[in-house]
Parts: sequence; structure tokens; C-alpha cells
Amino acid sequence: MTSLGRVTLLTADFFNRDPRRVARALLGKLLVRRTPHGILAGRIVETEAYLGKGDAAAHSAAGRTARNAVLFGPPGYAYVYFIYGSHYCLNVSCLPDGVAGGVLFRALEPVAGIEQMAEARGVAEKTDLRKISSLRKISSGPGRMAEALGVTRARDNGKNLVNARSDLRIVHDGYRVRRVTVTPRIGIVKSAEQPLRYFIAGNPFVSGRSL
DNA sequence: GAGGAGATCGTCT
DNA sequence: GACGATCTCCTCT
Repeated sequence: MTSLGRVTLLTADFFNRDPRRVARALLGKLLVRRTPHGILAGRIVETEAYLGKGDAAAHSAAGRTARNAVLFGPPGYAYVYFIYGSHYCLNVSCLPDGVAGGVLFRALEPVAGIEQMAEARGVAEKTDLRKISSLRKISSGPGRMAEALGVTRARDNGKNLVNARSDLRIVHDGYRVRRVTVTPRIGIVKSAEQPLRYFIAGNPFVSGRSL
């Protein structure tokens, strides 16, 4: 069991604004999963903003469907989608009810429940968790962090991330981010040139092959 | 360490 | 029926 110390739950208002501001503000916050076996937590070190209007890369670009309905709903809710036949990705809805927009969580720095997350990823016995190169395999990438926290569409899509009773939520522990780097988003073709990817400068847990 | 290709299935056309 | 907000393995250096 692990304690996170004193933390503050984010509010719906935090997410009720432009996804670009939310993506930047989310850096340094903690994503927390409560399980029967203890707390899993990671610090958010990399995000991407997906805008509702004029963003061809966003899932909401073609209008509302059963799949992307959460993006059009109220702010602070989890949008989980399945990609490439094997991975889940976690987003949070932004902007008021009726307006599409969201932020994709791309990478976490493991903070609590590290062994349990490594086990969920299938890397617990193969690697030395004292090494940063091994810890990177846990949650440095959208599919990886979703698997580490046990995020699936069936379990978490539409879940309120700013409700104290939720088993998946986002909190602030007072951590301050020194410097943020902004680059184009990864893995997309449409609107690929827009600088909408944000990460903590110099943080070793940001996704990608090397720094 | 870097780069490339295959895996695999839900969602929308 | 095509494609994708990715990951891992394999090869080459």
C-alpha cells in the first residue's frame, strides 16, 4: 500500500477551457488509480491537445458518433478509444457540454504502485526497476500507460475524473513544472504541423526513442 | 542505438 | 473494406 500524502482533486472548471491550456496545465499533475491491492499513480509528463473545431486530426472532427460522444459532453470525463488492434488510449474531455475538445495523456512518470504497474505491463520479472531505462517501459507512451493503469474502454470510458468517489482521477500534489516544451503531435497525418504536444522539458519519461 | 515492418480489431464509410 | 492519436520485435550498424 502506498500513500500519496496531501493531494487536491482537480475540478470540472479546470477542464472547462481551451484544450491547449488544459494540456499545458495538466503537466506535473498526478493520474491516480485506486485498486483493491493499493494505489497506482503516475505524474503526467506529456500530453497532446485535440481541438474540436478546425482540427482534422481529432476524433471529433467528423462530428458526434457513439464512439466519441464523451468528447462532446461535459468537461473532466474520460474518453477511451481502442487503436491498432491492441492498444487503449486515455483522454479527458474539455470545454463545456456540447462543445468537443480533449487532451490525450501520452506519458507518465511512475510514482506509486510501480511494481503492480510493471506487472500489468508484463515487464516486472524481465527488468531491473531501479533503472530509469526499465521504468520507462511502464508508462512512456499512450498505450503503455493505459495498460499500466488497467485502462480499458469497457471499464473507464465516460468515467468522471474529478469525482472523489471515482477509482480513476486526477489530483495535484503541489509539484511545480519548471519548463514546458511544445512540438507537433505524434503519429498523426492530418493537421500534423500544429504545435499541440506538450511535455516537461528534460523529463526522461517523455515518450519517444531517445531524448 | 537506430530504423523498419508487422500485428490486430473496433469503428466508420 | 480500409484505416488508425501504437508497440514490439527484428535486423543492421
